[in-house]
Amino acid sequence: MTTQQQRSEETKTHLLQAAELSFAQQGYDGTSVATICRRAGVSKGAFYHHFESKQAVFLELLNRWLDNLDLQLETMRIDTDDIPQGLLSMTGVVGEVFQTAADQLPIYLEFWRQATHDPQILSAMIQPFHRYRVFFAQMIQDGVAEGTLEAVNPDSAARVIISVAVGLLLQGLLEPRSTDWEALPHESIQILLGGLLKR
Amino acid sequence: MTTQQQRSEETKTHLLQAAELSFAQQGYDGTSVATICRRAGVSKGAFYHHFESKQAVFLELLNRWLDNLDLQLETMRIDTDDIPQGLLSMTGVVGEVFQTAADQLPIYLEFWRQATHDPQILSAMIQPFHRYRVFFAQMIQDGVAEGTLEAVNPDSAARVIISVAVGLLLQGLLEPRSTDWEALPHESIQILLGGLLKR
Amino acid sequence: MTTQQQRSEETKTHLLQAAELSFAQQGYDGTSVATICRRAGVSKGAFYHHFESKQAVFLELLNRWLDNLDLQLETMRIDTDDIPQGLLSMTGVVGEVFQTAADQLPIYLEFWRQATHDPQILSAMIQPFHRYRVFFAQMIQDGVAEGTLEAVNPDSAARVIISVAVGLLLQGLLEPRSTDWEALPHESIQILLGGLLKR
Amino acid sequence: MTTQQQRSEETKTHLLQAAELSFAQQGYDGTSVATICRRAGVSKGAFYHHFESKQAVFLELLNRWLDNLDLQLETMRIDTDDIPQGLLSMTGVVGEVFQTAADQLPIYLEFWRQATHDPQILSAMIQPFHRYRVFFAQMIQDGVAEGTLEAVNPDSAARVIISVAVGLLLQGLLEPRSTDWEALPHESIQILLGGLLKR
DNA sequence: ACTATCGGGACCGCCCGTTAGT
DNA sequence: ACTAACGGGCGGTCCCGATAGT
Repeated sequence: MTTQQQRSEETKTHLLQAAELSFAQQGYDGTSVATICRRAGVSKGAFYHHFESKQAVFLELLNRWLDNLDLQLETMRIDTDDIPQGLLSMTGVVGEVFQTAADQLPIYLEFWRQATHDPQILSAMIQPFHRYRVFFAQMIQDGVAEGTLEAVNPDSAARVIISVAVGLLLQGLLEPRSTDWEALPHESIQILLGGLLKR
Repeated sequence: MTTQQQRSEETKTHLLQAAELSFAQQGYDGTSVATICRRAGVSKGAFYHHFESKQAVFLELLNRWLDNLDLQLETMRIDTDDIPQGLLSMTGVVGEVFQTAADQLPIYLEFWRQATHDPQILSAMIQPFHRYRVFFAQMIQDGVAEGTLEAVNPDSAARVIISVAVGLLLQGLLEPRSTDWEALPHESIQILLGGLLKR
Repeated sequence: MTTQQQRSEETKTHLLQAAELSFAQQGYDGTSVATICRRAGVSKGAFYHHFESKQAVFLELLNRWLDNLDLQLETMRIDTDDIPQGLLSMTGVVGEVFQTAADQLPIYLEFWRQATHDPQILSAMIQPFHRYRVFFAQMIQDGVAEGTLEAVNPDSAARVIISVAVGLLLQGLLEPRSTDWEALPHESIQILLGGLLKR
Repeated sequence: MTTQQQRSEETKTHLLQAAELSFAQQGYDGTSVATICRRAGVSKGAFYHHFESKQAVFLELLNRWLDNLDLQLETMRIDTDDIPQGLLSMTGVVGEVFQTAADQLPIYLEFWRQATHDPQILSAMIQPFHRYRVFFAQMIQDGVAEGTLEAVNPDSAARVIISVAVGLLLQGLLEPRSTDWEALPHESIQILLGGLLKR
């Protein structure tokens, strides 16, 4: 029963988890490979057996996160007969993330930051973001078609939705305890849906 | 007279500019003191004559940026008799920033990132953000009072506005050339004002 | 039958060839065991199954080269009734080597270098060199006896002959394409035979 | 009194001497920067202040050696009215080197070896060697003109002379105590001058 | 016979900050 | 006010070899 292979994957998982935590807590540059290894309880030899470089772990973490995002989007897409309702239901997921993975949140900032310096990471991030924009733009368009949404520019509206998500996340990073970050996404989307202007 | 003092001031300015550019291009950790000095055309001794440490330059840059933020906020506050119009006019400033200081933009990410690790920087950043939230919340409230805005939660709405600003900025960092980043803020606020739901 | 043994032998040969090439191209220290294995298309376990250490492969390559040297010496010894003619005919072999194994030539430098640091390799190299010196000294002595050569010190003359061979090889290593390295040995021995002084 | 500058150059000299000895004794790859620093009694900071890299020290040592060679050649060139006598008198210098700098000799092997791997070192070595060839070829030509030397191909003869020098040096490296390496160069050139063939 | 996994260690390069000196 | 020289130390990468497993 492939005890070998199992242990190998366990080691890799430990390394990835250790890296994720360290990156989140101390940042990419503030985390040394030695620290990751210590945290994972393995040697540097093991590290460089599983990953080509420190950057490679980072990229793998990024890709896993992006894959996960895609997965969540896919599951959401299913039952969205009423577009506005669909948008609102998505916010529940975001809220959960804030609570569940509060420790790992700062790593997203790392992703973004590294993307502005490292072309490889940049291209890895741009593509999924493009997909999200297309995804939301499609939702908007569907909403317009079914008559529940205003005839806004779908692409711009998609950007606004993403902006709200990203912006809330960043604000949450600065003051994790200043508000009810679980409810805020829902409320924000409601505001966005209803608009600020008095009808 | 005091040519001495002038030269000294110039050196400090050169160092600050060099640091700002380097931080923006290569990040805080990716920038070495030696690099900053090389860029400023002075020796390391000069650097440590003007600043206590690498962190000190960073903090000074942060403070200058925050001071500037407050300044901008003050100038905006002036003529806002029509709240919705006031919000829209502000977007012009944001658009300009995108164009004028496109090179320095990534340094905001640095600020944000360091804030999550360094309490000193965190507290330095939180305060102005508070002011911004209060400022926008007040605007919303005024708008509600004057009857031009819906009766939304002012604080949440303020967060949404800031989210849109921050979120657009971050997206602009990833793809500086994918859209007209000067016009997008205006369009986004318009969407936010009008809402997505069909009336 | 013994297909097992055959495969094993093939693996070892592949490793030796890979090592020889790598040592020649990147030097002993510049070559990692991993590189050799990659080149041979096997794993590191296979390497350490066939050889005790990296040094062991090196020693084996050295011994094979030395064995080959002795072999060549033996074949040369055959028909040397006319000593000067014999010396000249030998140069053909040297010229061939330059052409045939041009890629492997730098490994001789490795042998020499390691010999100055490793007593084991030193003693392995000194012995055949002794044999070469004795061989050439004997030739000189025979030539003097048969009246074709001047009455020079046979041992010194042998050293000179070897020096010319080694010296040409080293020069050839630096500039493989600057001269006709196949013809030069012949010409050099002719000069050595005839002398520089005007008779 | 520039105590500062003096100490700086002393430090650099110490580093160069330490490097030369270490390279000679343990080879280029076998010598760590830390070892050099320890030997020179300075820190790594000092090392990398004076040299860009480990390779840079090596290159500087090489260049100094080559410069020195050129210098010696130049001083020899002066009083060579009788070419054969001039050649013979040069051997004295070679003999001295064998004795004086016996410890540093293996570094020449390092030079040569690195030259086959590193293009920068290669080109640094080829040029002076070219000069030596031209120098000796000129001597031969002069000798032919003045009627003291045979009408041999000057370039080939120059290569032979260099070969003898290099070849003897290499043999001396293997067996420092097997012969009188001070007298051998002289004797070798005499053999080369007189030739082996019975007149 | 051969592989995959892993341990422990070393090395180069760099970096931050200090100090002696000008 | 500013320079050059330097100390001490860390960080990523790689490397040799051993071991467990197939």
